[in-house]
Amino acid sequence: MVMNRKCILRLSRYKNALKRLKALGFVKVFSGNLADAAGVTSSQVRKDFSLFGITGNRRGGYKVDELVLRIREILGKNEIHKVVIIGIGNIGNALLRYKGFETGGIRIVAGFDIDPSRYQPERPVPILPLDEFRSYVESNEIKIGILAVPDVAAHHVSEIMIAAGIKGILNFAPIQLRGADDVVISNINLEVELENLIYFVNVADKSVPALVTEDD
Amino acid sequence: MVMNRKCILRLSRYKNALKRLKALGFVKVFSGNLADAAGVTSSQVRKDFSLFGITGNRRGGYKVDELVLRIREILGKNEIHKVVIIGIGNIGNALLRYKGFETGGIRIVAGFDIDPSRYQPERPVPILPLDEFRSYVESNEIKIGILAVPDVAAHHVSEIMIAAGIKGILNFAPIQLRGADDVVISNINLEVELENLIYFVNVADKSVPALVTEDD
DNA sequence: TAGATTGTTAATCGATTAACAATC
DNA sequence: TAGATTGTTAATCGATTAACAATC
Repeated sequence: MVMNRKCILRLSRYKNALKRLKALGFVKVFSGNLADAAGVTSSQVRKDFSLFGITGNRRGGYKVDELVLRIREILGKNEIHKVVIIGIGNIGNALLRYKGFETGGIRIVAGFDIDPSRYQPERPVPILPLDEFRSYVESNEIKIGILAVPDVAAHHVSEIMIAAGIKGILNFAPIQLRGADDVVISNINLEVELENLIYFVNVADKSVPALVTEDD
Repeated sequence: MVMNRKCILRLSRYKNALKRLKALGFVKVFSGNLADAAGVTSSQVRKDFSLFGITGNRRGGYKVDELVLRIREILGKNEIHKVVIIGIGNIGNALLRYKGFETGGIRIVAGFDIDPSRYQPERPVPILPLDEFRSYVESNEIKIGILAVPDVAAHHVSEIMIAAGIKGILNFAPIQLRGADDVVISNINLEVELENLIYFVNVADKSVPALVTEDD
């Protein structure tokens, strides 16, 4: 019963790999096929599946459609999860307009800001005053929020979010947020990501044998 | 000599923690102080440091200023690394205008797109035709690029980047890029991050004892 | 010196991989 | 059935933590 972040990340990857395999005409797959497509080992695939109680057919592998459905179910992609954004600056605005989500699962429903010049209450995805955040979140039962305010405001705003009942925060502010025990926080830090790239590019540059390609 | 992505990630975190400690008036720190500030164990701190040949003073700990300088040096933050962006849509444009970088290390110097309506060659950070990408990258010796084009174009554009000599790619397209052996690729997938949050929020919701707060 | 902290080695922990019996 | 693949247990690998001798 050990399913950590990495494990769920792989589940997302399997789902995407299966989509590609299906497009290629696969109706059923063996753990080896999926492993190749997702860039892991077949043991890993079977281990992950057994962790989630996903079973296949000995000798017959897994039916693609069933598998996709089961994974989507585990990831909660068969319901709709409403997501709000706080901080409609460059990044927040870009995310508000982002069209890249695969069908199902995620819908960005509103943005919030303290700057009145940014309010746009009439848009299909409205931009509302931060003051209205709590009542909106409560009456719409929002559980997930994206935090995209400047770093100085980040900690304060995260407290507002948690107080309003938000249980999952995707944080774009360059600040290490630490939340309450029942709140999940993922941090995306652009600068840290670039620092990483720079480091490994430099290493590869200096000492020749350094082929790195990573994720998570 | 095992320094992986996680290790470098922690180095960035130490640097940020040290900045906070310095603001609090610390002149020197013990591994325990830094560990607390960065949310790791003191063993981890000392192990990481020994990996990079960072030494302190037995009994006296580490001098904050020296330590910051040394870490910045390892992360390459004492030189300037020029970064380009390909794909000036919502996300690309936001990143082009992003002001959140700490001083030093990273400078976004140009954007590229195929859409002529987006060209802005006269701006301080110009937006140029994709056709000019290769010559720009070669003559300016750019090594790092951010990829922010729609998914259908991502693979093709990544090949253009690599052909031009880019060695590190920060990929925002929801596609698992796999590069050449001497090219480092980091993928940031907004949907996958949200899927993760949704999963753990749901788990926490159903079975009470699930306090998760993660990064990397 | 006595005491506290580093630097490093050994122990532990967890995650990945390999192996193989069960079985379709 | 014979052969191939799953599901799961055992072995391996790597990363984190604990412990402790060196030493300031």
